[in-house]
Amino acid sequence: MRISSKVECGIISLVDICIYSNNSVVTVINISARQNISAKYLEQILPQLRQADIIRSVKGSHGGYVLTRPAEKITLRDVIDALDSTVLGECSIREDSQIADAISECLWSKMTAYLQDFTDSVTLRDIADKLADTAADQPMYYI
Amino acid sequence: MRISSKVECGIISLVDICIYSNNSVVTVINISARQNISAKYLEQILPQLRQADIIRSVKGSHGGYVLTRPAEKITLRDVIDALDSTVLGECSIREDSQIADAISECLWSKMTAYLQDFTDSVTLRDIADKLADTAADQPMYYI
DNA sequence: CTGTATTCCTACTGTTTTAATAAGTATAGC
DNA sequence: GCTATACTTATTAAAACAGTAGGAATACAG
Repeated sequence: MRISSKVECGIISLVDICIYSNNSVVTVINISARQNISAKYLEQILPQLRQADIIRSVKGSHGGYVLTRPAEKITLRDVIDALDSTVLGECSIREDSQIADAISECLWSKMTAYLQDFTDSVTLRDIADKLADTAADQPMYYI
Repeated sequence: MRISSKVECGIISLVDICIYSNNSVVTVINISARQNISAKYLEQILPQLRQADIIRSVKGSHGGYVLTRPAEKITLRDVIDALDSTVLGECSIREDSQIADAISECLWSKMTAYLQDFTDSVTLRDIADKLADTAADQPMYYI
């Protein structure tokens, strides 16, 4: 399925914040450098996540972002809805069409409902854990 | 989820052909009139469905379209793939990102797999049947 | 109280995708 | 040969997307 760059970058940013905030905030510059995403682009995405109450910002020098709640309480649905309401929303376009209505009932509604449920069941913690597993498979070597 | 007008019009056209082909072919003009879709637009969509071996065309006067096989053998996945390969395809954009890989594994891959399976399980017959049910609920009155 | 590091806001721009239209060609029945 | 149809290719207008730019607001440090 087609996912916008904005949604993908948004999720990546949140996972980055989750991993790298050790009792302190994470800045746009940090995320940008680590994840190779334009800082100006992030400056457009992160405020949307703040408005959706997924992250909290600290302004001024030594400012940055932190998650508003534990990673296991932030679902991917929260994030996707905040950044692109069309992904999990309705989809039929034609009106006044009985056939379109039938397609909607047999197909789109069920697909949308599944996507909503599924994204509700996956949290930022799941992504972070998967990442830790992968890292364990490819261990770092120290000199 | 976002579905293109092309996919929706394509499915509507096929259901129309399924319903209205009584041992004969259905023309673009017929579909256009019944479904309120521009004939010129349909002329762009139907050839794609023919190339995907979902419908067969008869050229010349008295020409038109018919399904290549029974409606219960045409899945919605066949149709969606024929008209828009991005709907059921891969979705991650960022490369060289461990986090993007983890998101893909935890989220996109599973979602895509579900959508493929589900659309594989729904056929044109299902839509046509649902339509017949709805019509029965709202009976026509004859004078 | 000034400098600096940061978030925040709004607008802009170039590219791609989408939706639809247009014009004309090819085919086959009558 | 006329007509009704499918077929092909090109074009256009609008919208969405991805990313950029400039500067305002904020708060900490010295």
